[in-house]
Amino acid sequence: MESQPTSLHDDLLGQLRDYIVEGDLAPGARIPERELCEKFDVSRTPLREALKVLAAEGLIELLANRGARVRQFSESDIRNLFEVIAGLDFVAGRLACERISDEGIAQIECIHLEMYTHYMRRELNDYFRLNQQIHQAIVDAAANPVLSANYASANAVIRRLRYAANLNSDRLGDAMREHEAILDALRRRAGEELGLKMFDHMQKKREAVCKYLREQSSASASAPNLQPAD
Amino acid sequence: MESQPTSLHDDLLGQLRDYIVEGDLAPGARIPERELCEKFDVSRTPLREALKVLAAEGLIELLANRGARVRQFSESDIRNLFEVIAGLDFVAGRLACERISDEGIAQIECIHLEMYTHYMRRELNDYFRLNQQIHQAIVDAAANPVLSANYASANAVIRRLRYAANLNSDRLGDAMREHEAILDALRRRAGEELGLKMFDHMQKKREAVCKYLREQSSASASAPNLQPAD
DNA sequence: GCCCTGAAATTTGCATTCAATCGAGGTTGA
DNA sequence: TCAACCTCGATTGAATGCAAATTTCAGGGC
Repeated sequence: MESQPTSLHDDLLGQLRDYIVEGDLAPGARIPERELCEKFDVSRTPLREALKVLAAEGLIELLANRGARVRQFSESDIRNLFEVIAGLDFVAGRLACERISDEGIAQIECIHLEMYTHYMRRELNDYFRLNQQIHQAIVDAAANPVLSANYASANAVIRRLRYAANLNSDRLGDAMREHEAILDALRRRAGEELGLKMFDHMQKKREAVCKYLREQSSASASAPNLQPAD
Repeated sequence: MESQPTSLHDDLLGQLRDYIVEGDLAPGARIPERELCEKFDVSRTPLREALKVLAAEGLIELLANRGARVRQFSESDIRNLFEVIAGLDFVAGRLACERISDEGIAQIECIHLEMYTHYMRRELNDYFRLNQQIHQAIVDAAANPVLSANYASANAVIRRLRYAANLNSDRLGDAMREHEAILDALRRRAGEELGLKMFDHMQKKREAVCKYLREQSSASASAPNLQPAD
């Protein structure tokens, strides 16, 4: 929803966001300002401005007088996020049906076919990359920058989790079938139907992810990404 | 979605947000830092941190080296925002049906009745205040802090517009009927139906608001809130 | 051996200071 | 007269400095 002048602040903000989303840091880890300052070669003032923004986005948390930590997500945090994303997917689906061009549909079908190939070959990295592309393409087809921004922001938090490659293959098969139904509705430009299908798709994904995270957290005492339930 | 320690930064942020949302400033007006500093009695450092956050929320815009301006909204900005809000309403409705208590439903019915009284008496301020309360109550009933936060953020931008009291009474009558249907679905805990009703309700509100803003902007050469279309 | 107390050292929060950019007004030349 | 240019004040962007809070760690008591 923004303007052109790519200020130094925006650059730093983007770099920092990537750095956090990239996921090398342990959740809950302290992030000393000093360290980031030399890492990104800026003084504390612009860095702190960027940290405040990231905290508002929910990627980190700022404890008063105790600095920035990578945010820890409880299972309910993740459920909440997926619910919001599902709502955005619902609008995206409805609006995309009204606004997408025939070429746009064709492109998404291409991505879907490619994704299917990777699914058959069990090439999970590519599978998830293209999965992300399809959802992004539908959201973008809604031609609503505010929607895209909200979607991206919620997704950034989710992406940090790196659960994707560990979903079981039952879920992947179901997901492929759901995607085909989604594409079918998109082809027919059945907005309400598509919105509902995308919503349900995301709700199911939510369940699968939460189930996976729960299993993992009970398996390993110190779960890599999930905080003990609150 | 946040923690307890109410730091000075959060206070300032809240005050500033209220100050912008309150709407005394003309859209597009410059906001010199110095002025805000003495108004809120802080130095520029924490003020600038808060401004960055507000800019990320979309309430103001920061032009490089030219400071903060109250954001101007084009008609499409407003349409976009309402679409996102509609999506959030859709989730809220569905989840509220699953999670709201019987007492919660009773409370909302009370608000609705009170609102109906104000509608009959054409007491618009109270009408809109209670309207806001009902939507907020349903969103809160979804018991999803992330959802509530996103909803509040999008709403803050809309609330700045102060269009509400100017909608014509046809629309208000329709809105009351829609609200009754919404309450009916909530009573029956018909989640999918409620979600769709709330979504459509918000879409219709969007059309009414955009129509009003368009008329106003063609009536007065310098529209108070709307930027000439892009 | 463990826990509590307290002081030093780090780290954060904010104020102040310095540098760079923008904008206004005036000057000069066509 | 008008337009382009230039200079100077004002405002923003970023760096540094200082005080307060916190964390760490050493010593003493149990």
